[in-house]
Amino acid sequence: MAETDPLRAAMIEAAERQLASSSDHEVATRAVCEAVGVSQPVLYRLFGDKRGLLDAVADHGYERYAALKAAQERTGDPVADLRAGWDGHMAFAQANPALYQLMFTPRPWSHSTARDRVMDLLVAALTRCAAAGALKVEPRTAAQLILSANIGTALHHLARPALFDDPALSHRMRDAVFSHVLAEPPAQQDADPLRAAALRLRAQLRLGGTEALEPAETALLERWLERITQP
Amino acid sequence: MAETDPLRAAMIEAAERQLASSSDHEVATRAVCEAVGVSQPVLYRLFGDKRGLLDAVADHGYERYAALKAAQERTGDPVADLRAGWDGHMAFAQANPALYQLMFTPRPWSHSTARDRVMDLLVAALTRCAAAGALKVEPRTAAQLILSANIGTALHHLARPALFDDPALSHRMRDAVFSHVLAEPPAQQDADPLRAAALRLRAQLRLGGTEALEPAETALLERWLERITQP
DNA sequence: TCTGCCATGAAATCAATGATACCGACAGAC
DNA sequence: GTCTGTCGGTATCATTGATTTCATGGCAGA
Repeated sequence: MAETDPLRAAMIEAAERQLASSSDHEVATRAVCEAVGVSQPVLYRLFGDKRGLLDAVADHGYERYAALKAAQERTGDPVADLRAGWDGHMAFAQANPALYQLMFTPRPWSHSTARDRVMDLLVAALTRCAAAGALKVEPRTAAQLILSANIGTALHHLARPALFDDPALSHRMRDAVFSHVLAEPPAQQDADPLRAAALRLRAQLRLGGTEALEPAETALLERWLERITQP
Repeated sequence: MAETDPLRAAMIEAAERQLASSSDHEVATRAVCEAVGVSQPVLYRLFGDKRGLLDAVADHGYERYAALKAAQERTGDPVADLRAGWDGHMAFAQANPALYQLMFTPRPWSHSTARDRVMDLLVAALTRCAAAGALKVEPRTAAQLILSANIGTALHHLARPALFDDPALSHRMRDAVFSHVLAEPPAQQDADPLRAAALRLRAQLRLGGTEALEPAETALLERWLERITQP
């Protein structure tokens, strides 16, 4: 995962700098090469083509994003972490608008994994919530909802900063989605306590597994729990 | 509003066709000119530059969008219309992915009004809901929430169609945002009936105005209502 | 130590494309 | 009838993504 090629890293950073400073969110391969003092064929040998360079920039952006997440999470309350994660996402978008669009706006032919890895991070955070019994839908479903809403809100903020009475709108959206995804705060009697318990156990299993059962037994248990927690 | 210049209209349609069929969501000014049998300077006289052409394509996309909305709305239940509007938005995105991104993805230097006009359409639909007493926040606030979520969900669908267990995810998001924005379905006792009544009157005023008051009186009433409905 | 190979990178160049300068033609006004 | 201005075309420039071709230097093996 570490960047082993210093030249490659330098070109990625130069490209990101030019992306951030260019007025039209564009970057010229020539300018990137000149910035690091090499000629164009080097770029094409390292990245294949311009899309490859942009993919690398997006993936590098993910590293920054993940570092920011790692620095702020795990307060002990997974739901509080989740809320902080939403705000951190918004802050990242505002701090790196061009990079953010590169990472989260659909680009044809893009092979960047930034978006999926952000989703994985979110699924992990949600699985911790589920293990605490705080989730009322599948972590993957919740992740898609939250990420879509987060990206939509951030892009709206970038497109129309004037309309955006920050951060009230962001928090409204956050609360709307979270309340649809999180269980009621207190130990409110669940309509189906069996299903609730099954969901909880399933999340705990995914989180750490168990050594009390054989792998085959665990797999079968997984399938039973899946049937119990079916809508 | 009507397109009076047939040449201009032809170029916009050619550009939209090429945008939809191109694999990278790009369009070449030369190709557009050749498609309609004129030379490049014509394009630059009509649209200024390539961005002007793309803005015109986006605005033309809005016309199609508005026509779709006009064809489906007004069933008598403004809330049902709102739900149908969400689904119509998703369908438009799926049917015209490239055009959709052009319209709703932030583009530096864009002067297209498509996004704002879609927002206006949504505010109008929400004002009808407010007039029926079905809204618990300001129409403009609700519009920003709904549009952001709708765009975020649609872009997620375009970026990761495989993950998207359509239309369940879209409807989850819709319900989450709507339940945060709409009043409870039955005539549940409002916590602050005065404020509720004021909100309702305010929406009715905006919808149709009144001839019982002078314009200056109406303006003052507006400001009073604003103070009453303040958080 | 010499020799040949190959990885690396630079110069020059190609091709596509956004944008413009300049010219000609036709229509309507006076 | 001539003048003017709008409209469109030809030719051209400039930028930029991408490639071809050639030089260089280090390393393996004899």
